[in-house]
Amino acid sequence: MDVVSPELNSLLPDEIMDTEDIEDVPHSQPGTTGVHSEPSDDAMTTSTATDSIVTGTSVTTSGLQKLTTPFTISPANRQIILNKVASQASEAAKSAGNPPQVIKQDGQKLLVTAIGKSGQPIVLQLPHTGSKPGVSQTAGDTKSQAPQFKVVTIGGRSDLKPVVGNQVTTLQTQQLKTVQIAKKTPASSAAPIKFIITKTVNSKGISPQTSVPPVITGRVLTQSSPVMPPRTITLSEPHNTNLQSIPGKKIAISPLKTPSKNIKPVAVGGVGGSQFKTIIPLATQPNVQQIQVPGSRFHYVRLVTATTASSTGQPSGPSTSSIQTAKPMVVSTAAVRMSVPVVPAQTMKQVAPKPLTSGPQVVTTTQTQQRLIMPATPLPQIQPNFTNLPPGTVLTPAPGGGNVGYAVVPAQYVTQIQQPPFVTLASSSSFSASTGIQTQARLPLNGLSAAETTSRPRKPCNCTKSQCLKLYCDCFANGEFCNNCNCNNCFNNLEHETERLKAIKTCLDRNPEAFKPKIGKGKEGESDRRHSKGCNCKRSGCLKNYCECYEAKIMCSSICKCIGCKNFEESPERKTLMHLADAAEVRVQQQTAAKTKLSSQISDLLMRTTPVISSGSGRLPYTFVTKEVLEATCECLLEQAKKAEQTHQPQVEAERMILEEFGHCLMRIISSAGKAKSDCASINC
DNA sequence: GAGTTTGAAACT
DNA sequence: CAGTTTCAAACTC
Repeated sequence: MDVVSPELNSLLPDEIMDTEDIEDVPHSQPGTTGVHSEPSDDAMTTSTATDSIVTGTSVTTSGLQKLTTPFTISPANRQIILNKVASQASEAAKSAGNPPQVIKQDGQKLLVTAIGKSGQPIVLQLPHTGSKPGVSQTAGDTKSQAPQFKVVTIGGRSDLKPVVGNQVTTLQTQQLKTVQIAKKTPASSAAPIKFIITKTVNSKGISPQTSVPPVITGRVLTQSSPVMPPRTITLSEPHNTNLQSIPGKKIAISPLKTPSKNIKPVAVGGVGGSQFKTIIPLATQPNVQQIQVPGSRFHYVRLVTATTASSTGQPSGPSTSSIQTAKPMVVSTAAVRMSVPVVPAQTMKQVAPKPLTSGPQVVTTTQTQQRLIMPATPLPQIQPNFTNLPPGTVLTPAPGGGNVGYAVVPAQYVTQIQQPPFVTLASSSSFSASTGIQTQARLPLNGLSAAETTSRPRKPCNCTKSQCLKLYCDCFANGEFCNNCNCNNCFNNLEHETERLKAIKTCLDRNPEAFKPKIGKGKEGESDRRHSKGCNCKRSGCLKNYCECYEAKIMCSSICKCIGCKNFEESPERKTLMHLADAAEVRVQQQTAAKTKLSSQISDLLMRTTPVISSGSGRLPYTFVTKEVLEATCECLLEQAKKAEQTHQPQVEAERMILEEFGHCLMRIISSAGKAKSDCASINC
């Protein structure tokens, strides 16, 4: 696996931060495929990505370096691509039939992309090692050695739009301490501006709306261009840029559907909340950096400079310790953030040994998902389209070593294969705290909340014929390896990585959105979540789990093509279902509460009557049946009566239910009394 | 647990 | 793009 050279590592910005107070940046030149450095009048450099693909054929940074090789940066997977060799990308592109993701190796660049709902790639062009830091270079100097890219894709969602006019900023790494990527911060001239990235590109401002977020601790980057005064570069993301208005072209099937729901704009794939992107250097661990990405469901590990050869091949112990010592330096005021220590590349190898014979090299934290894209061994003709890889996909070196190709590993599997001794990323604990925004970013296919999905393991699939390589398989559809499933002839694993890659490509060819979440999320919360495609139910009335909308606990919308839909706000059937469900839930809760109370009363009574018991000859005192116990018992009986009444049970049945409950209550009393007696005897009381 | 129903995905 | 087939989950008995 190639690693970033120590020189490059030293040149990388110490910190990259993103604050939530960032002004939205208008999309620049939509439709443009090239990524160019935009001259800016105000010397502000802004990268804006509004689509899922960042492509370009030329990147001109401060004039020193220019990329002439076409490249595509995929937002879909929130990936980190390090040191990707052009030839690799070319092959990948060829096989994938997509624009090549070429990142030239002959130079160094750090490309930070915000792949959230409004991911915006930020290209930090690092001066070549041979070049003088701080010295601006003329634009168009394509002869300069192309920079090496570090692509850090951060963000929760993959609804990026084509990025035009990416700003490439030459960084003086010695000066660069923090890169703050602002987001939707209202421009305020009064706000103290600490620039993290200085712009070397001359000329026109890309976005007049570009603003500088206040708040940053860190060194101010000086502009590398001698001509231009130092400016702050605010890398901002438009907030909710992916709001997608649903055209009212629904094929109206159900007369029950209210018009109102057909006119609601639907935010698809958008992730609310702020997104911070922080790459924090560790003072004592220059090679270990964290990428904190609140708002993203994934954790990112930034691979940095490989250490010296002497350290290579050392036992994993030292490497592990280095990771453990990684400490996030939270500078931002963000309430929630995700921290990922960046592990030295060499350490990565040791940290993530192959879980299987053909396993990739991965590093994961304990609680959340991480993604890595690393150079891998060749996978001839099956290079994935990075633009739309399944969520959570991790590209890792394929078995066999080498620098060509990738192994696509579901992020979840990374967790599966993580090895505890090595999964000791110090900042892991901070990940768990990053819940708020993550929740939004984690809206899964089934529409459950992030908490639900994170805490609830995916149901095992039962595929028999699809080899778990088609979207029929929920595991595959969610970009996960099958794990503890009941499937037969499963190919959704590392052993069949080639087939899996091919299947992924096939799915993406058929539908580029195949692996994107189907349930979008609006600003207003769950109520605005919508199915991206809409259902097509005909017989279920959209009130059974056959219906994807109903299953996701959302209303059908105008984009649904369902017939006889009853899954809308005013639907009496739906309300009835909801009421029944609520009533059932309430009953369960009441019964549970009553039983708990009874047990509590008995326990309390036991505590108070122990002396009486101990004084007796073994006969339990009648005082067990106290007022409290009687009340609790009556509550249980009344609850049964209510239950019988609600279910319209005949009187005989109701009586039976009540008597049964009474029997249960008596049994509890007797049992508790017996227990008290035995306990008392055991302690010779 | 077996069989049926259902609708998304895949195919033509 | 529409119709059909395949598939696995949801559901029923």
